Amino acid sequence: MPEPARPPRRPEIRQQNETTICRAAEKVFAEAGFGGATMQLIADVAGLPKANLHYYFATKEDLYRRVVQNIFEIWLHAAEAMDNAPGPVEGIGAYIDAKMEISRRHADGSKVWASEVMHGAPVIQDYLETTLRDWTKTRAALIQRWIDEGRMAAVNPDHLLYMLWATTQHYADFGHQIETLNGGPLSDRQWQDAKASVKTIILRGIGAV
Amino acid sequence: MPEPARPPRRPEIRQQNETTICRAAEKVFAEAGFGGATMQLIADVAGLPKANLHYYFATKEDLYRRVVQNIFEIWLHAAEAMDNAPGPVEGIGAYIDAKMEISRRHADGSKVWASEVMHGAPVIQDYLETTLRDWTKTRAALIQRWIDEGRMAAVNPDHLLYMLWATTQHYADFGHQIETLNGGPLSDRQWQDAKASVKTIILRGIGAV
DNA sequence: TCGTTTCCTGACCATATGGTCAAATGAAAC
DNA sequence: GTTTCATTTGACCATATGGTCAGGAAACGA
Repeated sequence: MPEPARPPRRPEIRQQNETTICRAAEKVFAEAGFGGATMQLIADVAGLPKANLHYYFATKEDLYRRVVQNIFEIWLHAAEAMDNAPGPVEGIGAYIDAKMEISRRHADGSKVWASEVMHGAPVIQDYLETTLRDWTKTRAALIQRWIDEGRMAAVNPDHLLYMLWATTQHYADFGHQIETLNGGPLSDRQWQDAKASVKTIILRGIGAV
Repeated sequence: MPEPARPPRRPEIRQQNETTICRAAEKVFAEAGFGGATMQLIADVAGLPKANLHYYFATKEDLYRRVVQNIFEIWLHAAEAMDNAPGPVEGIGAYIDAKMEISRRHADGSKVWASEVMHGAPVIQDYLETTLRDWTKTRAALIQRWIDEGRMAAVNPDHLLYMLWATTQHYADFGHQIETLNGGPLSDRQWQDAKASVKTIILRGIGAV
């Protein structure tokens, strides 16, 4: 019989330390990749002894899995911007805004996600096959409805979704390249410009404006 | 005084072994990242003893650098599709075709490049600042000329270039995600569909058709 | 105060990894 | 045939790394 799973007696400490560790891990994983990241470095960034990390996360992979799940949650959450929109201009426009904001605010998480997928999704393959698959089907259907209603041109919904992901995440995943070409981090104004450019081209590209 | 640098006595062997090693390395680096890749695994994939790798490439980083440079060459080469085009429809259309083809034929190399940039371009920062920067400036100017000539809408050339890179490379870097959602590798027809979708949306998006 | 549970951490270990080296092999040059 | 130099490779090494553990500190409930 499994344990009754009593609630822990000091939840705040656990909560806070896990957050600290995850934040440090996200940064290190983003900079070095899973293989290049070391528990020692994560510990240093978190300002904790290495053994303390292993108290909260049994293995490096456990910690990594948590970080990936965290960003995945944020990622899915952005979809709400798209639902309940009257049409593609509002829906896709809001989705682009939301995903650009994620690229700006959670660049590290985005990189970790990208890295995970690029290496064949060793730890979140099941998420791809279940949650993400459902998510994609639902939104592709939504786009198809807009097409059927004559609110946008007849484009392949799947490829449109890939394009939305690619374009917005590029600003996080390839942020270093963009910053190098730009001669420094994008200013507020340049971020606005980026958002506007992406929205303009895509919305016009799908014949929604 | 430096050595007269006599030509090597057995160039074919060197050539061939370096190619074999690079091909294996590209695959392993793409799958595991720089930190996760091991010289032993690369050696196994190449079918050579590990010590032999170190005979041709002093360090893991040297080998990695070569792989990154290789894909960068291919990458730059694709730009020729864009130059000497009469207008944006032909130029950008051909560029998209070329980059989509690279995503399909050199998916591993593309992933290595993406990984390198994502981790802050530790070994090719100078390339970004020189070659790529010049490349980008030239093409942005080309796009600006097309805009000035009234052949396309007034979009920000830099962000358009980012969009082209992002959208096309996505099919390589996130190929695993796409395959999972697609229920298997893209067929020839689906690749055509992808190309057509990207071209249609972007060319219409920039008001070139 | 006392017992219990959670939390903390320095010291330690087994293993994997990048890299070295010396001796052997083989091919071209003379 | 001999010399010379590129190539090959098994054995080896120093180090870094993920993970363990035992013992102690701190907090909580009674």
